[in-house]
Amino acid sequence: MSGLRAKHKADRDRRILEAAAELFREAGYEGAKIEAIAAEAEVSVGTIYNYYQNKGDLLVAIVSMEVNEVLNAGLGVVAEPPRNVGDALDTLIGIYIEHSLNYLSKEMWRQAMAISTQQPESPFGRTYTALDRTLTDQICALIARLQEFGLVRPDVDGRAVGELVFNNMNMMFIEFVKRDASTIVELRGALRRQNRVLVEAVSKEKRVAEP
Amino acid sequence: MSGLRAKHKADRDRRILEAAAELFREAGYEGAKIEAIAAEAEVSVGTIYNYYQNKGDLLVAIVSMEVNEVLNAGLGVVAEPPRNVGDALDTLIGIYIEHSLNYLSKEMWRQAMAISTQQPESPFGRTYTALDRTLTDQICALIARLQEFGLVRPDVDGRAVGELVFNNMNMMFIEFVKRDASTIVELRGALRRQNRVLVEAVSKEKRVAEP
DNA sequence: TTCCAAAATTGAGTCAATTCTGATTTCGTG
DNA sequence: CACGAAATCAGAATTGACTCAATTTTGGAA
Repeated sequence: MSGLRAKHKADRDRRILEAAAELFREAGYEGAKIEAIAAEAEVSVGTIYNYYQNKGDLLVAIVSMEVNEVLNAGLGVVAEPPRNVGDALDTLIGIYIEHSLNYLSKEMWRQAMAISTQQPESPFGRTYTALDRTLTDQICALIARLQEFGLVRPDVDGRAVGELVFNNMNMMFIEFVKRDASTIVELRGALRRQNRVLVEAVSKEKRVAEP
Repeated sequence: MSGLRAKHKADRDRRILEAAAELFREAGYEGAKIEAIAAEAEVSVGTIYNYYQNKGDLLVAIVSMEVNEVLNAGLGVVAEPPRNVGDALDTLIGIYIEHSLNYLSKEMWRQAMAISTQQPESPFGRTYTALDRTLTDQICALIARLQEFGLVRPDVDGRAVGELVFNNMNMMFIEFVKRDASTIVELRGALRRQNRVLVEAVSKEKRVAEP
């Protein structure tokens, strides 16, 4: 057995993560020095690098927790969506966006996104890309669900719609975190406006007749 | 007047930029050391920092040149687009994408994008965001033009469509540069498929009747 | 209990970007 | 031509992420 060893490992891991989260929040990503995180976690610098490949990995671990929470909340909407395409999309997107700043500041998001593009092959990068993928899948699942309910025309390419919605949302979210001044309310308004075009295109009742 | 002084300044600037472009291409962004760029440009390290705030700024300047070229090429398409919504979009997007790797490697794109998210307030970041904005505007202009020709229904929100198209394209482009294995052909194919949904929604002849 | 190989931790050292310094050069102007 | 402001120079100092050889700890076998 290696019960004790595993427990110590988990303890240290948790301490490191907590220290990192705290310092990232207080001092920002750049401002949080590895030495400071190590000191806070009562661990040496080397140990941190034993657990995480680099500073970015630490951040990703935190982002992951946040996104997984959001994904989980989204499950409910997919299972029982509002019976209207526009509202359904708005509700799901609302969950994503409203929760986005719970644990992460805009600056942390910026860093996380930047690192994931910069190092797509690092553990961080892979994790982040996988999360994006899962979010896309969830939106696609919602579209499919709406098709089941007969709210979305059966002949539309649901996958394409889901990807469009996610990619647009993600890009708008990036712009949102890039500007400190922009607000969640503005972001959601802009997304609603953009999505309206799509909603009208795929909603069943809006069409006069099938080709 | 300060003719000579300005000329020398421009000369130095050009030398720095050329040196940076060459070394970025040869050694990659990380591999290109500032000292090496300074040596190649026959300038001191301090002078580089006199012209550019940081290494990233150098890269952005290069990206700018590339994007401006692409924007210029796009003007022609907007002025005289194919008389079919799908083809028009495909042609404009084709210009953007086919030229994208002329001077910049995927790695350089990754760095540039990462830096622009990381430091949205730096000169680099601002420039990059402005370029994105201009690209969006160009796509919107194309949509508007197609509306003039009666190819796009006059009641659709052209701005929203343009933004959707650009944001989706940009996000797909990010994924494209993140994966070394993915090809331009694949990217264009995926974009065509995604855009088809939109094209059908906004094209005039597809609608049976107005509400 | 004692001892060992493997696993984990340590922290001083390396590397490269960025900043800083004080001296020197360069134009434009009076 | 001489002067001064602005740029440039060379390179030393700083900073902070990351590495790695040496040391310590651990779990279990004898």
